[in-house]
Amino acid sequence: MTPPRVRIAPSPTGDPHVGTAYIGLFNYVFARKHGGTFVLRIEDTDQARCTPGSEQAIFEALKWLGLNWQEGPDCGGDYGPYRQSERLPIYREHVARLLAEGKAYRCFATPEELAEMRKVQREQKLDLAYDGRYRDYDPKQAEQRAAAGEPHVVRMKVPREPGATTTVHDCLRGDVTFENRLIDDQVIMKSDGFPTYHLACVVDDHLMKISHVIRGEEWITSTPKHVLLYQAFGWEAPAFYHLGLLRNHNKSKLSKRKNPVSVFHYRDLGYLPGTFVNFLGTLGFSYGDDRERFTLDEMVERFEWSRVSPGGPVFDPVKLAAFNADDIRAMDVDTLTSQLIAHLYTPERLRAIVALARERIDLLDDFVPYTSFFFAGKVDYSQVLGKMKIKKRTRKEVVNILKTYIEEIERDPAARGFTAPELETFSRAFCERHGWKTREVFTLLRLSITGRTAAPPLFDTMAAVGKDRARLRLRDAADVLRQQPEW
RNA sequence: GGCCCCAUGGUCUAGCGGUUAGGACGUUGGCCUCUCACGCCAAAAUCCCGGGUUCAAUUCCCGGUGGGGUCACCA
Repeated sequence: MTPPRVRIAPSPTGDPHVGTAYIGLFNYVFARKHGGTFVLRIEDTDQARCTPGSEQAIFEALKWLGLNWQEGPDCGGDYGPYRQSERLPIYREHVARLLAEGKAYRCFATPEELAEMRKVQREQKLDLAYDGRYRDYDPKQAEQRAAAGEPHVVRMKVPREPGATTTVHDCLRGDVTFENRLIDDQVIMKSDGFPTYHLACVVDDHLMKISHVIRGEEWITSTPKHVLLYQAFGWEAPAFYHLGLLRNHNKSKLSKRKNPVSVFHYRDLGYLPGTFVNFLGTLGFSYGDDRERFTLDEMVERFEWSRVSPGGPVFDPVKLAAFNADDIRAMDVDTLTSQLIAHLYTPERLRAIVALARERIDLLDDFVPYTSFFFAGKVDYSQVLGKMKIKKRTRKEVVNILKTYIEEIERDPAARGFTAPELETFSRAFCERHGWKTREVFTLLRLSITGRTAAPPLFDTMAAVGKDRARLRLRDAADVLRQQPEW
């Protein structure tokens, strides 16, 4: 086989996701197995959702796991740029070509108009779909309106011959056929001039000579649109492999509601990177020989698509922890000692904690017990549960305010850095917004984060505890409270 | 709801027509042991259901059921 070119194409919209690592792993392993190339492309075409710093975070997460790429925005390559926001002229050129050939058309329907259309369709219990209201609009007139600066999108013109179908060959699942009448005239260029995923992905995969598209099952229903785009351009489509989606315990798609999904959570709480990739590798792939512990190199050596199953596996953190425990036991004491020092006692982190502890310890020996909660994963709430009963607030209200806090702090870009000033600004605004006294919320935060009534200043403490550990505890505290009897 | 994907213990999986259905996590019981942990041993599966095909189906085909995904100017 000629050396494959594969890619991972994450969106820099938040913390690096476990699912990205999972798909990245399979791409990486497949490329290496066949001496191919693993490309990293950043899909930052949604200006509203991209957050600063998350591109860097993706680099960090993949490197931590050892999933190294040969071409990407940081290291370049022959097919760059590797950031979609830097490829806008390329997309415009390709859209212009489709427009000129009548394979796409401009649509002037406003978002409100389309929302109204869907509302009517819903009421009449029709299929939700774009009704093609601009599909046959006079191109000359459309060009005039566009030239005059009227906002609009560009849609692909899906072939509508009666009975027409589009077949996607999935190498893991076989042929999957879709009726064209059920495929929307998808928007390929948004009114802000940015391409949508569908267009950008097809154009880039072609131009970057991607031979195998290995991605999550969530994409399988949009693959016919991609196939149609390849046909419209007259290009050969790559081979498609849709892997099952990682699931929560209730089988729904892995989500932060139910599980920590940031790769950094696992890194910062002391999971070993080799263990983590090994665990991801056991989901969907099987080594055979009743063996499930293997290194990345061993997985590469053994990898074959016939060893990959298409079902969506449940991501079980308990089993992951058991793997980690095994690997810790297997380390000699010296290695483990240095790993522990590197993980817990980095000079910067230790210094930050010492600064907070100095005025509160009398003997050097007081340090460890006083600061234990900075290092633990979860903390014990049994001693402080009573203190979480905020006067005039029901248990449910307390649980909800904690949950809301978690949700909002994850979403707020201003709190991304998780520094003390950011946290304070965010938290004060949060109290204001929800009509809670700072005293009430700050108490809850302190108890949840530290498991104690007395601790160093809250926001410095939160910052030193770290984002993922803090999030874990807030969620855990909310869970513990939820299971308490009403007060 | 339409379309699409998937289906071996609670979970991850081995199996590729004939097996006492194997391993791992978890659970339960036991052993080891100054405690705990580790370690060791053991227990638990209508192979989703119903039809076919076949001398023979967990394995192949069809239908059902169940679960999931997707139906945006998000990816």
